[in-house]
Amino acid sequence: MSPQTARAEDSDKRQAILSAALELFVERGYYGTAVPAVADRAGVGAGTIYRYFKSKEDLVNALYRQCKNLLAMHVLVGIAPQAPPREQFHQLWSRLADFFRKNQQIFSFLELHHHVSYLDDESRAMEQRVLDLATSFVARLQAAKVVKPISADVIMAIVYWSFVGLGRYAQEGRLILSDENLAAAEQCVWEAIRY
Amino acid sequence: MSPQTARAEDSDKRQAILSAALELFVERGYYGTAVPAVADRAGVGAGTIYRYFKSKEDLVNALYRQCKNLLAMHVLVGIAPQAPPREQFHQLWSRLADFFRKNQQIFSFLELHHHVSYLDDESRAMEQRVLDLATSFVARLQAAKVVKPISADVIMAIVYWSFVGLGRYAQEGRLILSDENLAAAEQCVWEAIRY
DNA sequence: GCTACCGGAATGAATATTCATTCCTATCCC
DNA sequence: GGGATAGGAATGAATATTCATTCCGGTAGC
Repeated sequence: MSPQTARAEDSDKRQAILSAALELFVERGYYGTAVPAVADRAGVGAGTIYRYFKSKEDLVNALYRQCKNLLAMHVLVGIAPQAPPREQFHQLWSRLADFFRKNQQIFSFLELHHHVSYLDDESRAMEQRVLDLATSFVARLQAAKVVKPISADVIMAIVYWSFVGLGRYAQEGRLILSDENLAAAEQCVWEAIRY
Repeated sequence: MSPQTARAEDSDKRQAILSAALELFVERGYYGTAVPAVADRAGVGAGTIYRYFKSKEDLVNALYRQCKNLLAMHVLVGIAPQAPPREQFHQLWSRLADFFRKNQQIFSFLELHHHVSYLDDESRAMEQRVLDLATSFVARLQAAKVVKPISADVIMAIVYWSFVGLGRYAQEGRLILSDENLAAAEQCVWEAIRY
């Protein structure tokens, strides 16, 4: 058995609770999900949740931060900065697609729900950091004159939310996120932003 | 007083309830909003709501359909089909922006919340009709070889959800939906989809 | 005064959270 | 090693709150 088995952050139960909460929040939203239902799906007693999280709100914030961090790490960290710009964009797009395929629930929890009314300061701060990271990525490409010299936030909205829209339509069954569709969309979005 | 004052569809109280529900659903979502809170904000008794709507679910569906219809009418109906394609696209984009400016709450109710768990068949059918209308608009431009010959749903996701992203960032205060930003985004998105 | 509508307290179901109890495991004494 | 024991972890029934919906007494228009 590993030492310090009791570190709260990676306890099995804690993670089981987070996973169960993710599933249910995706299906019915935060307010639509009862805490005992989370406990049931996680296979723990209702009281156990409160050993790991101060409250339902604390739980949703912990989940939000874990998911946001996972997405940011997966998509933004480690894109080769010396690669040709088009290739950097391709990497970005592929990572988004890859993350979506592997973590549909996380993606839809993060982007298809409105979280403003229960996110705490720490969660908002983390969101800010992630957006700042993305902004600096865009700014670098703009400085190299390969992306249009308009507001970086406009660029980000177009790139990221185009993808969110694709993901949403895919989840609704309106389209298939095939390689073909993904490649076509990638080329469209690239043409949207290139200088 | 107008004849047939009792027609349910356009009673003042009914509309007050719908408006109050819109505000609260935008702030806290459907499950996060208590029916008596809607009554308070509408300035009516809690019981009165049930004179106009069978249930909370009936209320949210009526609201959804009214909003979706308003958006579709405002954005899609009456774009001059004989105008040059770039001009048609400009009209579409301007109408989106105009609708957003005048009806931020409606826009954010429709697009920033996850409605799947409580929408009824009629609401889903209306959504389908609106999407079909949009698809046929895209298909017409594709047939004229002015828009890329890829899946119409991919085109729609890029155009519409880019705008949704802009709206969201604007609401979060990350950017201002100035004429300048709107025009820049419009040009980007046009370049994304043009053949 | 009669009718139609309205308000908002009342109701019962559902919910988040607590807490008394049980269970498990690691330690210690023999 | 084995049995006793302590202490943290887990439980789920109980509690206090909140909610959707109902219902009945009031009231405005005729």
